Amino acid sequence: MDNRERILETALELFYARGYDAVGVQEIAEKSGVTKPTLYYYFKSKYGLLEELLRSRGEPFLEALHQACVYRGDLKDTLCAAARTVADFAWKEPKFSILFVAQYYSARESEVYQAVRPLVVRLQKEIEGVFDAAADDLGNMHGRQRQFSLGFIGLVILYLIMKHETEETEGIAVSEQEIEALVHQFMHGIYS
Amino acid sequence: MDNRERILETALELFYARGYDAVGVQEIAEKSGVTKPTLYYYFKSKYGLLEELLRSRGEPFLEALHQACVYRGDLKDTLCAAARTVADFAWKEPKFSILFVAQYYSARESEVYQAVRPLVVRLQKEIEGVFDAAADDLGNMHGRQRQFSLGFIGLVILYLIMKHETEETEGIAVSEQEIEALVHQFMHGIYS
DNA sequence: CTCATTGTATACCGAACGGTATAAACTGTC
DNA sequence: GACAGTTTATACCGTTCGGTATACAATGAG
Repeated sequence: MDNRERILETALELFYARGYDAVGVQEIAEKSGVTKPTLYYYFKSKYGLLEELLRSRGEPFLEALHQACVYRGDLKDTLCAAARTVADFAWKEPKFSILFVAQYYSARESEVYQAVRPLVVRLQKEIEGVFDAAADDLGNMHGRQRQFSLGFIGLVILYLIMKHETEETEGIAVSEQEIEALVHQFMHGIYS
Repeated sequence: MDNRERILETALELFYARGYDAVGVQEIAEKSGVTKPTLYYYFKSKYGLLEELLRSRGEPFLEALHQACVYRGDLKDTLCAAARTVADFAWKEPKFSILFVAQYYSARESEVYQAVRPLVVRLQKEIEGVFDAAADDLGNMHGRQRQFSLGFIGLVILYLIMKHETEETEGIAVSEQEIEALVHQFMHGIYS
């Protein structure tokens, strides 16, 4: 692993554990086994490092989610596929996932929230797209697609956090049945 | 309003908007119309200010929640009462509520999380107590009270955030029907 | 009037912050 | 072996951070 990647990995570790603001550039560099100028050679600023971290880790996820969110004629199936993608990613990248959630819920005017903004927007667009495409199934949603997608995202996130809190293991494993139960619960709430 | 209260109010405002770490003591003092030594006269440190903010605002809420969580023979009723209490508080203290959520999901080793820890623990204890008391209704929960309570708390929080995102208004108003629908959805998921 | 307590302001501290100027090693190419 | 581009280290910058020593008003009690 080269220095650039090592810096990103260290930053993820530290941001995950203590948060962006509480971690100094100095410490990231030291724990990566490099000096500050090396860090600034690869990333133009501390904020740039965060952006690149979110971008590089988030891109594969959003790519996979985009595939999963192609509407295949059934809302439940599509939502299951989306949830499946999220769960898989959370299993592979637990620390990044938790970091993402923390920043998702952070203060709106903070740097950290500004940094996740692009990911959040794309994530919401994907899910909203599913509800738009499912208009025939669901009937008139009275423009509540946004509300539904926010709720769905929140529910999936909540489930992952719960898992992360409860499980002894490091990763977050979610079975197919759990995914289906989650989506079923969500849809039942919507239909009623 | 005296200086002490004004400092707390200003801190809440700023922490809510930009987060604890990103806000300096200097700014809190200036925006409160006092100088730094005055702030340190009332609170022994920046962290102490945060603790006092959480304590003073959180205490009334936990007190009300404790009343609501007295088991009255029916799980649904009790959960509705608890959700009602949360919703009422979120209506009265929207900024504090959002700040609480942000810190609830923040990095586990961060100062902010350490500071909300006491509130989180008491909140969870209250809800867990409901599920414990409802063992007769629910049957054997196989020690999943903790998981249920985490899920319930998360769901209520999620609902509030969703409201806060969606509504144009500042406060978060939740009708009785919405509360009941939320609890019903949660319990349906549990029973199935 | 005196005196202790509460409350506020001026001015300052050392440390840590994010960030950089400069230059020396490396690396592969010709 | 000279050269260009990449990568790293030393040493430093100005600023802001959380926090404080000191002194001066205000206040009410005796």
